[in-house]
Amino acid sequence: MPFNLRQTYLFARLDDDQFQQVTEFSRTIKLNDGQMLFQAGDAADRFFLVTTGQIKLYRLAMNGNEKVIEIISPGHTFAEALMFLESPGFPVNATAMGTTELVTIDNAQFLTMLRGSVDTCFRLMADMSQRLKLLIKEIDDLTLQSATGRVAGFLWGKWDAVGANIELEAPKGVLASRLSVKPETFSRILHNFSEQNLIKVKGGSITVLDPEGLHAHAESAGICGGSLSP
Amino acid sequence: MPFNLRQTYLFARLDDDQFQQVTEFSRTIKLNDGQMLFQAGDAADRFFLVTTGQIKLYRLAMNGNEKVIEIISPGHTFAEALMFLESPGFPVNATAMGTTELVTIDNAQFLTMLRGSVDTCFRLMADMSQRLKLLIKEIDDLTLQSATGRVAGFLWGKWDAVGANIELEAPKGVLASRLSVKPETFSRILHNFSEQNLIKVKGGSITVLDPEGLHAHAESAGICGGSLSP
DNA sequence: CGATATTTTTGATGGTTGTCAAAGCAGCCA
DNA sequence: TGGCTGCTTTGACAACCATCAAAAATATCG
Repeated sequence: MPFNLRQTYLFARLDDDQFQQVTEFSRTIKLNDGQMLFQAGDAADRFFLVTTGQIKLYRLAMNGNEKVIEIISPGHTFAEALMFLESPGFPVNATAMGTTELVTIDNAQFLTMLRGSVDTCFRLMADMSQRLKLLIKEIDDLTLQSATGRVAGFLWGKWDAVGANIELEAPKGVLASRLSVKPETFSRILHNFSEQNLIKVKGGSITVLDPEGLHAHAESAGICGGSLSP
Repeated sequence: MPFNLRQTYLFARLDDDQFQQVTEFSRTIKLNDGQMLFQAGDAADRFFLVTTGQIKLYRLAMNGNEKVIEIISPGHTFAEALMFLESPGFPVNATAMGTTELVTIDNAQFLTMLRGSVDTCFRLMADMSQRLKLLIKEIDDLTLQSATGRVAGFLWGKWDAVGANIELEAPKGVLASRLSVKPETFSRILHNFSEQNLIKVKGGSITVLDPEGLHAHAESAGICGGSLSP
């Protein structure tokens, strides 16, 4: 196994016997760049853990417009929340970005095992809770924030997490969609920030020169009445 | 107790002893119209069940702009997902719409009890999963759909649920915010639909005349690649 | 290394929606 | 009933961002 399942939050609290079961009913899949894993609406009878590469989760409008919901990196699971629904269909499309390897786990089998580990249930619920909070934050950004504000907030968040030198994790077009901005607009906003000497852009590398300035642009980077982060 | 706790999904699967505990550590609260229950950021050490009235969950931008995330009606719980987080602060503000009564339940006590009921854990996870899906749908609407499309989709959904005669559950301004549209724009869109003989508006009552026409306006009311609803 | 494809940038333009302002209509309580 | 307050509507206008189109830069592949 190319990745240590055991250290993933979902499996960390299982006892050895339970973990043994998981490894028995898990399989690995390998996808090429751009290859589709599943489509929105497909029957969701299993969930996934990315071991290498990235998975792009996105939705499509009728006109072909694409909105990237999330980019899943190695070590993270996705679609596991669906196993508790009656007749689960994936709510998003999923394709590989770059050569990607995943572990897939059967819902039914995992659920049976899960009944034996309340600890893991609690872990799962904590994770889902976190996601709910993040989605609410995202809705907040979409409605209470301008496109410029979202990009500024994104860059500021990156700066906060990894420092002044940011390597974009995905092509700009994909990031733009993630931020719900058209590629052209994304480009222009980056250009503006450059002119204001807030950042320096060189291909997929961005250097943050003035974090405070960025933060000022992300108008409501915090919420009124208290902080969002725990 | 003015409302049957027992039939709520969270408590339905508890055994009598467990349910007895819940009733022991639950309290009731009464709020007047417009009264605030909690602010975003407040320590979240309990969750709630609405018995009468309504609770408006919303977020505020610095400029005072308000985005309604959800309107909670009697019989529904909220903020219960937060109890699994480390240091939970409410991610939204909550105020009463109309005279409102709630049952409040202590997180810590409920969690202790919850460890004894895997069934209820599963119920909870199913519910959270459902909410995740709805939030994704909402993000979808916000990004892939125009304001007109959102209003059309909202009306069509109502028609689908309650028939041609719709009584708006809240003041138009609040609904507008729920749909992420300014009150003025909401008014104009309703006006347009009236002129096209899709609906008839009389105060807070709307009659749907042409559901198909509405559906056509809600451009991507379904998602590409499959249906969202279970 | 050169040729093609893809991604990104830049420019010009227009539409949808937000903003500001004022008028019209409720509901509410003395 | 009358006058108050708050909600809804209507109008004029501006801004932001999407769209279309094409050039520039970057990546891909033989």
